[in-house]
Amino acid sequence: MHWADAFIQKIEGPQVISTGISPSGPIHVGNMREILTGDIVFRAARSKGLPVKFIFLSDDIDPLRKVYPFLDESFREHVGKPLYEIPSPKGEGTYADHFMAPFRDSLEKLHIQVEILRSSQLYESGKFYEVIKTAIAEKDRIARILREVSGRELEENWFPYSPKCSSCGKINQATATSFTDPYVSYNCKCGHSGKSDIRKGEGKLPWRVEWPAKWHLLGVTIESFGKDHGSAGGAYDSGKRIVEEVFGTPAPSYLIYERILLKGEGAMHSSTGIVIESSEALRFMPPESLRFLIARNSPLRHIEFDPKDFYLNFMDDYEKYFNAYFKKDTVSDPDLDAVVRYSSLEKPVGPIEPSYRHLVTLVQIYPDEKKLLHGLSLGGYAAKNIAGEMGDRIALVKYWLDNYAPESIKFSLLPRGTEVKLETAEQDILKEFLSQAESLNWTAQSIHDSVRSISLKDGGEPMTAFRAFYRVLIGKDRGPRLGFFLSEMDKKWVIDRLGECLS
RNA sequence: GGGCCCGUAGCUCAGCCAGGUAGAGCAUCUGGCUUUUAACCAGGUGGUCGGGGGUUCGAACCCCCCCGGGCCCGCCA
Repeated sequence: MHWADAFIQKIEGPQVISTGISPSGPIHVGNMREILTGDIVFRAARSKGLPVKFIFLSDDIDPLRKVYPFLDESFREHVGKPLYEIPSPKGEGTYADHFMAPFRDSLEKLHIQVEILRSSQLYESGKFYEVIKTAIAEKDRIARILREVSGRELEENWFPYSPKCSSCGKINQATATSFTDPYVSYNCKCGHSGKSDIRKGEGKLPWRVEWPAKWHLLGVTIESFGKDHGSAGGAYDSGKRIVEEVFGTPAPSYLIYERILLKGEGAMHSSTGIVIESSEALRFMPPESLRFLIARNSPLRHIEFDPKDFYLNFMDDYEKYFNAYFKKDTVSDPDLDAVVRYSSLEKPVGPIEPSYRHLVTLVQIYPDEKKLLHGLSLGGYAAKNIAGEMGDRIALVKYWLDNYAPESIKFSLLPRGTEVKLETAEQDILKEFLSQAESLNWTAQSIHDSVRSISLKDGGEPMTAFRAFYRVLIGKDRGPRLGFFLSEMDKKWVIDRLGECLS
């Protein structure tokens, strides 16, 4: 059984599934596992017939923790301020919006229908008022839980609410001194003393308290989160006790997921720069294939993502599943159906033709868009399919070729008129081919047969013959399978090109 | 110190949550086909399921102990 179905099998009743990310940097493919895991469980719950809501909380009131490698020094002064009150690293808007915008875009492309909430809004609108009050009233109880669960002592003057200093704007510098509803008095390290209104977003709960407060407030019943929160003594353990013992609501069920590693480099993490942003990934991956990456692998397994050398194998795999769903291929995975459904944007669409791998060759034969469409029609792909969706797929392939493809699979056709030095044997072979070419049936098989039979004359090596074609056409000694390669090109163009190289 | 995950064919993994006598892809071998961006078709070889103990008529699967690998335990997916 598929992992999402197995999980939801044990769940009954109405559900609120929640995930969240702090928009402190580029949101990358690793982050996408959080929300895609949630989305897939959401779909599983829906198909089981459970009433279900799916929400995403952008933790935009979280303070900026440090000047990340992708920021310049001018951000030093903003460290400690809430992300939604810091200017964007580029252009207009806020820091939080800057990193949320491409993420929202990705959500749309991936067809993730989630209600996006912002923590700043929950605080500013006063929604958190009651829970903050409860947390302050139950300060000692919460402190005891945190001590017991994490096994660490809290700071002397620990307080379950971090006021934002109205003078310096930082949310992690002030020390709370007292509470007189609805104001928390504080002294800030910047020298300012003041009062923070807990109804107005002038401060926040610390993470370990905020999480259970969120569960309580939003009625969260299911949450997916990374393994770091799931460790014994981690945020889930303390959150569970706080939500149950202090707020009086049951803790959500959960799915813990493993990290996504970038092949050969390590875990994706904004602060290390080992990262492929989700919006970047979607410039060369069909959205279904990114969903597939998450849907197919159990959350408990780490995923090694390789956008370069083995990427085409991954794409083969993804297409194989979709094609198998439409009975054009076979896959032995008993979860085939579920994997394809959860990878699809809505209903599964397929089979997928031509393959991504095939397009990689076609796009390089025909860098010009119009000629490419013509080339596709030569291959028997109906024109009406070419316009919209095919155009998108072509754009993905091109972007991949330009930015990620290994050199060994790249080539470009030499323009007409390019001079190429050929050995006599090679010239003879091309001449021989040209003499047959006019009458040759222009299909992959017959072209291949023809070249092969020519090459074998007089005890020649096939290598010599094939190499001659590649040298003349792409200036390399190797290239795509020749019969297939030539058949995708205009016959006259090929004949003219070969001819001019002999004169 | 504590926790989680992984350990099944040479490699990558499925099967474990509802115990019933081990699967897939790749690699390899055989035959066919065949220069080539990890070609294709048919068939075969290949595993003390990390080790040990327990429960059971029966364990890869459930329980306990151990070994090896990865990750996590202020904040952070």
